Amino acid sequence: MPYPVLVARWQPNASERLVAAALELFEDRGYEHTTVVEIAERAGLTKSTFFRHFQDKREVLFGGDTMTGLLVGGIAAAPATATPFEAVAHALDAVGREAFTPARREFSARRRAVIATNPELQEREALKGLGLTASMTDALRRRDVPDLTSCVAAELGALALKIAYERWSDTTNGDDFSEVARQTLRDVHAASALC
Amino acid sequence: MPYPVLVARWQPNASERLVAAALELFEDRGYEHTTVVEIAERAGLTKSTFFRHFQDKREVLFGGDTMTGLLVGGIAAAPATATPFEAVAHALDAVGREAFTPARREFSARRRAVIATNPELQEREALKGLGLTASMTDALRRRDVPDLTSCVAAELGALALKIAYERWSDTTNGDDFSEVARQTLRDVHAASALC
DNA sequence: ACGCGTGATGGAACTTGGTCCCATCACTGT
DNA sequence: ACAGTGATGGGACCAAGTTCCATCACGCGT
Repeated sequence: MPYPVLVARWQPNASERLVAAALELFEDRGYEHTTVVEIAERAGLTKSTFFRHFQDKREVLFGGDTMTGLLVGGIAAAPATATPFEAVAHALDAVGREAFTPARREFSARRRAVIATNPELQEREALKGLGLTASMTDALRRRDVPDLTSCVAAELGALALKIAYERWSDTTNGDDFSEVARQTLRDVHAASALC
Repeated sequence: MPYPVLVARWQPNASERLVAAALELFEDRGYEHTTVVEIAERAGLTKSTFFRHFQDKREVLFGGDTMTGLLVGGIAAAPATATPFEAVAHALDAVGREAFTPARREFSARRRAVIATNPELQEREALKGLGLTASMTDALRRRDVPDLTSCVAAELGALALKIAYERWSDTTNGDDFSEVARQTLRDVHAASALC
């Protein structure tokens, strides 16, 4: 044998294995009837290791936390002449390019279905949403947008992001997230004029 | 003694005593360094009884759940000619009349300060906010407001409610919640035109 | 007066999420 | 060879939350 089977000390991608195991178990038995020990076992790990990778049981579905950076960066990078909404659109584009890639669509849909079945997970999602809104608000303020305007634009941006995420993850046609998000943001903008 | 001291089997207002005890302990030691057993003991009760009155430790600060009904009722009761925003204003008025009365201002301020120190409590508050937004959205839809418009109006209404709650609970002048809310809603509306 | 159902409470046992701390052991560089 | 490093295993422990049963004042009917 030219290449002796050198078994690595540990299987790689522990976090990803934990996420996959958790998602499968949540789909099968439901979130609340799945213990952390079971998730860890299915991933070939232990409870200790689970909590070394994730702060708590919920977080296993909210780990890839690159969103904040992308949104803040996208808003900051928008041209100086852009309106608040245009800056937000710029940010959503970045998210579509870097985070919600086509390869992640199916995972996103499954994740969303699981979250929809459990209040604890919805609670965590709501908190993440608050964080994103706050970050976008700050990013807009740094463009010298007035406080309340920043707040409202961020809120509507977060709403558009949420709706776009639903539309995108539920659809099977190959629409890019960026396209969906741009259209959603336009829809939201139009709707806000009718209030 | 004309009135023999007939000690009632149980002290009355168990829930309210638990809320008061919890708020005091959270202020003193912080939410996470307070156990449910301690809250119950301070209220002269036990852990069992605590969980009979509240679903979980967080809920002790989110109990008086009359808001949803008030908002939905207020929106439904608005004149048929009212715009979505005017219907929401009508709802916020009802909240000021029935829930956020002057007598509750100080409690609200203390409660808000405690929530601000703890992510778990913020998570719960975020979830409650989602619920309120969803209820308002539905109430607007029932007025035949288009889906997305309902959604946006509810979102901005919830934002105004949140900001108004902060303004109102932080101020010492005797401003009525309804007044603060009306002004806040106008501010939000104006800001949304600048996005 | 007596007995009985009711309802809010007490209390104990148990599961699970989450923390802490220490042991293990392949890999790496000196 | 040898010591340090880093991801892991594992056990003790605490607090949240559930379940189930016991208690006991009150009111009501007989």
